[in-house]
Amino acid sequence: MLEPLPRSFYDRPVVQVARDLLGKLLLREAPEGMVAGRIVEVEAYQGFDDPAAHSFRGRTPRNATMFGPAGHLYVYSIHARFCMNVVTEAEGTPTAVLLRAVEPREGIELMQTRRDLEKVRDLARGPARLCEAYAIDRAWDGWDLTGGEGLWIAQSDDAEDASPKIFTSPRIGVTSAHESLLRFVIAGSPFVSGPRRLAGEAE
DNA sequence: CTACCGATTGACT
DNA sequence: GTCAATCGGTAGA
Repeated sequence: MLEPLPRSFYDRPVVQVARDLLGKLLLREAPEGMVAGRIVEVEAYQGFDDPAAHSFRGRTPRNATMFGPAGHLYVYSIHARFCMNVVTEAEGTPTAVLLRAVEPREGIELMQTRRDLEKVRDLARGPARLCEAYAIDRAWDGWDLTGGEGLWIAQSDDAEDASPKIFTSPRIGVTSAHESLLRFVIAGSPFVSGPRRLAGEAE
């Protein structure tokens, strides 16, 4: 239990990894304490075929991690904040899954301190909020998620998390490729970001 | 070197 | 619902 997912989990087609990440636990161990949450919202970014992906125009110092092996963390900054991604597929195939929201399960007080916010629903609802709640910044870029320390992802013990009902929508905030349905959320979860009509009521 | 701008958020009407 | 602050990465001069 709470063993890190193996590299083989990440070394698969990005959309498949994205869907399978829903319901998994994102774990963070720090000197200040432990934080954990259930992943409820992700987006897939498809590299060379995907104008919305950072890697679309080739490798740069910023996106280099996306080109590396699967199972590592890609952290970038935007609008003076941070967002975290999980790198998928083989080395040289720059695909990744953006972690957009988590349902807090453990270490809620620590998240509240880091976010300077009481409301549990908003602690990790949105990619930059999630990073703040987990204290992840650009220094974590390249982190290996299969190590089982610091930051990793594990299967949940709770059977209810095993095969969640998935709702699909266009990605949020992207200025190109509006049409692709590459955002995945756990249907009906109050912890997902975006407008209500994209929260995933129906299937 | 400067100019532009985004995979966002939070404050405000 | 609307809107502007924010700042590092990237492209172009």
